[in-house]
Amino acid sequence: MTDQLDPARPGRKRSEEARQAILAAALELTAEAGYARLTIDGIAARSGAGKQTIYRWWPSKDDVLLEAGAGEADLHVPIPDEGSYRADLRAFLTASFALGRRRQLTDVLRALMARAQIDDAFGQRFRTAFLQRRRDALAVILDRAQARGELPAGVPAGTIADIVFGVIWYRLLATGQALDNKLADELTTVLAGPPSGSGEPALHASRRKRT
Amino acid sequence: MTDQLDPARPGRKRSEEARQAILAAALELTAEAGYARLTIDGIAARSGAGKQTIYRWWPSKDDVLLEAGAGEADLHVPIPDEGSYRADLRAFLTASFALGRRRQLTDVLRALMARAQIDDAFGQRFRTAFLQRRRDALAVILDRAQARGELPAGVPAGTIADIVFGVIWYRLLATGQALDNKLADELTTVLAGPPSGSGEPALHASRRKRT
Amino acid sequence: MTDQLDPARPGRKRSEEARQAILAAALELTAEAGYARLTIDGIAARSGAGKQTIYRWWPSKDDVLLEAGAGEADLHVPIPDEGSYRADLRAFLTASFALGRRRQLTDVLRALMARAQIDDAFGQRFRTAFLQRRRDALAVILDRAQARGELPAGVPAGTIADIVFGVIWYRLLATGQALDNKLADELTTVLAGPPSGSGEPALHASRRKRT
Amino acid sequence: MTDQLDPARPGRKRSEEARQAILAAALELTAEAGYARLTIDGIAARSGAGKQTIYRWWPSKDDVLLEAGAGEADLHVPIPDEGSYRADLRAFLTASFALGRRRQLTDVLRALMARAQIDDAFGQRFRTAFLQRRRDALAVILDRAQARGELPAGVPAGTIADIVFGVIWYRLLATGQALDNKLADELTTVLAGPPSGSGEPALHASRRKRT
DNA sequence: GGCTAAGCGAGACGGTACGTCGCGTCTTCGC
DNA sequence: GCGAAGACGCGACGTACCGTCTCGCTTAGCC
Repeated sequence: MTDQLDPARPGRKRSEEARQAILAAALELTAEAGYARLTIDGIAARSGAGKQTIYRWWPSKDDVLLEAGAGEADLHVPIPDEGSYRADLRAFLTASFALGRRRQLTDVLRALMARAQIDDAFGQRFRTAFLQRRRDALAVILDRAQARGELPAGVPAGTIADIVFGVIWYRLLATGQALDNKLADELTTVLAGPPSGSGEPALHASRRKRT
Repeated sequence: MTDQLDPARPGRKRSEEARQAILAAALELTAEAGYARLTIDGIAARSGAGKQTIYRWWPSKDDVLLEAGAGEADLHVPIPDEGSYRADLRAFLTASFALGRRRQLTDVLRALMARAQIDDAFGQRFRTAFLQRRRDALAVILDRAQARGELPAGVPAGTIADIVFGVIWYRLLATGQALDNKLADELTTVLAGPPSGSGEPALHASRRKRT
Repeated sequence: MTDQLDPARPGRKRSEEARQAILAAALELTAEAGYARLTIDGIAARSGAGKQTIYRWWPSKDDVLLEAGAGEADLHVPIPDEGSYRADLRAFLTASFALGRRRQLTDVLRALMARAQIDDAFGQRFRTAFLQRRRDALAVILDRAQARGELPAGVPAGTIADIVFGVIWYRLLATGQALDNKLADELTTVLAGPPSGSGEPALHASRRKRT
Repeated sequence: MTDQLDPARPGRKRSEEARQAILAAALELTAEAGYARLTIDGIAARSGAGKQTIYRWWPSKDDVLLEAGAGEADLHVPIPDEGSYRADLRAFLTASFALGRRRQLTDVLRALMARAQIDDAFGQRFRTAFLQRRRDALAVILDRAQARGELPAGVPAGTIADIVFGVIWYRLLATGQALDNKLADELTTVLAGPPSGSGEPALHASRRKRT
């Protein structure tokens, strides 16, 4: 996220303490007052750092927030192997939705996604450092499913990812509706067919029923 | 969008000319330099209006842009009645995607969606004035399908809308991938089953094929 | 000192209230904490003005201080006509020295003279707006004396001015010694000969005494 | 100028090389860009020294400049003994004016005099290390003249020094007029009477002429 | 010859002030 | 009384230097 520096060069080393304080201050201030009132001055004051120290290591306050938020989000979505595409997908959705229910985190993510629209350079970094990682995680599941031949015909893996992340982000950004288990069930049904125990072997049973 | 005024009031009437010039200036400046460089001062200068005139009629520059952009977007997505849910959905997607391919328009929409995350009050207006209208349009199609019993089981109409708009917005905001006919086909397949002529009556053909 | 503007143009007029408050704040802060701690931010805060308002009308804080200080200094040195060069000069010195004993004023003048050395553009303005005016005042006296034929031979008026202002500024800047009546007497003696009532008709009596 | 250190203590010795490089860099940068753009960082970079090395040996950049400039100025004004006050004074003025015509040197001196107004502690050091030394030099001449009874009546030696240095500094700081031989003549005439070869034994010839 | 003390270049650190930009408000004048 | 022009108070920006503080490294006397 931040630059790698030649470790054998002279001069005082970067202060890990300051780094932590800055990241923490950014998260705290966003939680307390909202992204709209987050300022570099504020982060500096809260963290006890000088503004220059922030500018030295991050190109914008958004990147501070990205680094602060990324650590939190990264950890909590392991890639499960439950034995079937359906189960894997369900587990991925459950874990992702759990993150999506943490208000402080989603407030940060919404702000970052917003800034990614307005600041192109940051947008690039946000996509690489966050969005793509989440897609990569899902891709592992989808690749495995593909290898097993479990993926539905006519819908490439990329589009499945678009649907999964599309729904998550749309609810975060546009409707604010909760990411609950019901939605997870529905998405699983749409993307991997109805639960095996149901009398319905395929999605569009209702139509066929009528015939 | 803007206030209704008692038409029998004394004094000079609101200048329609100024309104048009302001909306046009907002769109032009966004197209030329991007939302990040859009300012009230800039709109005033470009349009020949005074800043006060803008503040008198719009609560923020975002609302100017919303009014400017909404007019454009509203018109082009009629609600078709093609006889079947599948065909209606396909038509809706095609029309929506066509809008989503107009770069100048999507740049404005991306900026508005971004601002909606950062400015809560504007977010409310944006959802009401834009996002909800698009959902309402789709809802007409979905209600009709529901009445005809064409909707897949296990997936409420609201979730279908989340998928449709989720994918559209996710591509606009996150990946920048084009909204093409292939995607329309795939989404239609996912949400309304495979094309009737395909010999594949249901989605999860591939799995059953293997059996 | 500050720009003349076309009085018939549209828009809000410059706030005389703000101008006064800014000038007063600059003087107060210099008196309280010294020029070294005078800042634009401080002037703005003390005066209740915005920084931009200061930058709009003065090119630097030094020019604020110059305008603030000039008003004070201008008034108090009238150009006397006492009937003789000697008496005129003595009166000029007395009045100038009186100013030079006002500590708050000389602190400002010393700071301005200092800044004139460091900032060339300001130096030009300081010379024109202040230093030259003082020379002009003395020039009136010297011209009158010249016309009367009272000026000593071999020393042009310009050099007399250099001596008068040189001594004043040197004491202010270099030694801090008081500008007292004794000095006024001595300078008058050097530049206009000994007092007429003295038994010494000319300056270099002592030398002739010894012969 | 710089601290005396116990010569018998352990540890690396002060680098004379660094000292020279720092003084040279300070002079060069002042000559090239002016005092206003002289910074500690700049001196360190130009000289290849670290900032700490500068702060270790000098309390401020002004003191660096003072030490750099003083060496140059000290040497060139020997105290002559020409046999008469008049001749001594003339020689002192000539030598001083010669220094005052070296632009690079006077730029430094003007900056130092300026800083002496703004930074009181440095002012003290500047007066002691530079201004007082020049007065002391002149004092030798004046004491000698006093002992010989050559000084004009009614004007103490201190005031003569004020006039001499006052005129020099005033021209440097305020008018920028050259310090030429004509001025030396005029000052000599004012302070020591007209040249002995002239028919005018005393200053105020013009007035007596008219009688 | 190893130890200890100080100086060295380098560069990150907490600060302060800078000068600018844009905001949203206000005042003035002309239509 | 609307609308342009534009000054106003305000707050944040990103930058420049300040003076201090580690770093890892020389360099020199002393045991």
